[in-house]
Amino acid sequence: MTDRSAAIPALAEAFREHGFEGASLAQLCAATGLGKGSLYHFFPGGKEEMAAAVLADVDAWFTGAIFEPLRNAPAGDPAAISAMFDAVVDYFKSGRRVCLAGAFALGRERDRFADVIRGYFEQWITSLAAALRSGGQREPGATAAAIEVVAAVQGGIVLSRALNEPEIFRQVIERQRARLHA
Amino acid sequence: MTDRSAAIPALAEAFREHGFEGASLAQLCAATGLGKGSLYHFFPGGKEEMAAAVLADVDAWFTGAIFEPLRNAPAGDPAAISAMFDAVVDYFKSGRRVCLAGAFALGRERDRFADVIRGYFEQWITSLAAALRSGGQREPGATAAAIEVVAAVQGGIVLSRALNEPEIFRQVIERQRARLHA
DNA sequence: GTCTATACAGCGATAGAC
DNA sequence: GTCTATCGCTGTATAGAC
Repeated sequence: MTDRSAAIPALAEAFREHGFEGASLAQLCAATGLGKGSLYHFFPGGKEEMAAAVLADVDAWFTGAIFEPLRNAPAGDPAAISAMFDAVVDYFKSGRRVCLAGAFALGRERDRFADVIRGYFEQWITSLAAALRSGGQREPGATAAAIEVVAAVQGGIVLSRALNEPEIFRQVIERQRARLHA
Repeated sequence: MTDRSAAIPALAEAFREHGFEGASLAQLCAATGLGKGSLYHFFPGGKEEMAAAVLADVDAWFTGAIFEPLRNAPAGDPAAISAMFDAVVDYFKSGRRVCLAGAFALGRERDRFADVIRGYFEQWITSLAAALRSGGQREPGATAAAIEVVAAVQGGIVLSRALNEPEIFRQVIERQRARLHA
């Protein structure tokens, strides 16, 4: 392993599974296949720097795969919004995979990473609202609808995990998709 | 302090703030005003028994204040559903207060307390669906709508905490309330 | 029932050999 | 860069005096 970026996906999955406090360095070593020495070589700031790098990576992925396409959606073309729903179902594995920013928002980690977490959700809401305006919706309805969709995604993850029924997540998502296309 | 029930509200708040893993015994002592000896006297099973007692207490409160009223809603009377929304906004303090079952569902605690967590959300969905049927809705639409509402509550908490804007929670809730009354 | 003292494991983090 | 060894601390949990 030559650079720290190669370790980030494994770190991300470990933080998603155990949370920030729950993910011990031993688990992070096991997940990445690196020793503590290597981990601290790549992330001198320790766990906090690892989590910050993971959050930045998540944010970058969403920006490229979801937020930018939404912002660049051609007027009158609902494809970008539909693609967002597809990408979300895929990324969160029908609710089996936790949203890191959402999980952090519920815990003490919220204060530590407040700016990134807020930025992530603000970007999501504003870019989706922009796509809705491209589709003909006016403000403030577009932003209100975007907020509802993003909340539904987060709530869908919570609910499908609580009930252990991934189908619930798909159901919640499809309901939102149908509503936006109506 | 003569019985353990008096300690439960303080324990609940501590678990809500720090999560299960994040809440240390020192913090739980500080929150309750009890020493470790007393805490272990009331909860010989340690943290796990404390969290289980808190979850049972939460479940009992929701059953009495929300689930039962929904199930007993008179046909054609939307008051019970509207009361649920009011109670939810109040209980979760406009999204500032975390839902314990929801937060646990996102973390490792989900496996440990799977039955209570699932029961909590199942009760919520089925009793709200019953109230919607009393209002004239048919299945499967009633259950689907109930799922959407419960997901919106959970997502609203996540989102309003992430953005640090309690008004977002109220907005998400009011949108659901308006939709059900439409 | 409540306290203090303590056991012992695991934590995050560092040092230094290679 | 990667490892092992180790530090100092805090974690949960227990024992026993009062």
